[in-house]
Amino acid sequence: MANYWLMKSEPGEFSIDDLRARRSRTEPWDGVRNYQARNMMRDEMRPGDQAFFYHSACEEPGIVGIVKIASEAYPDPTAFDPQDKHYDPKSDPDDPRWFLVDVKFVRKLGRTIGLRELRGHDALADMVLLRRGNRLSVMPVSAEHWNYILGLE
DNA sequence: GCCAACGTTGGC
DNA sequence: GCCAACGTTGGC
Repeated sequence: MANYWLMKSEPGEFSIDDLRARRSRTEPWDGVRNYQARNMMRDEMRPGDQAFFYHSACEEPGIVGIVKIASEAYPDPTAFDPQDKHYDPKSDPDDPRWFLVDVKFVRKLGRTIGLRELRGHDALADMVLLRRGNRLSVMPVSAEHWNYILGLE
């Protein structure tokens, strides 16, 4: 059964519009350096799963679009590149520490569903995103929450 | 294994 | 820019 996710990106680094502008509309979700987030990408995501694209650390944090998981997990090449800002010398190409999946643009939402708005809905109170101190950049979303949020659009 | 110091995330 | 929350590191 397909699962649902939420993936954060700083729009100043990589936005939903950047993804849409790619010729393939597909991009490797690189640079994740958190073990929980890695484990979800590596062990639980499947091609065809859908995810909310979330803009963080910006003027209006919130859900801006939908993407589809477009590959199995594979080693994050940026971890091996000393020139890359996400370089991790402890990730051995023969025993990679960091993984990623490709994501493909599906659509932008008609409007941004802001973090503040999400917090206002009791039905969403136990979303991982809304938990105190949550810092995960990749997290699961229940089917109930997924459908509820789409209903807000 | 404990825990203080440090770095990062991300909302505000 | 501030700062709360949390993960990681490393000395012991």
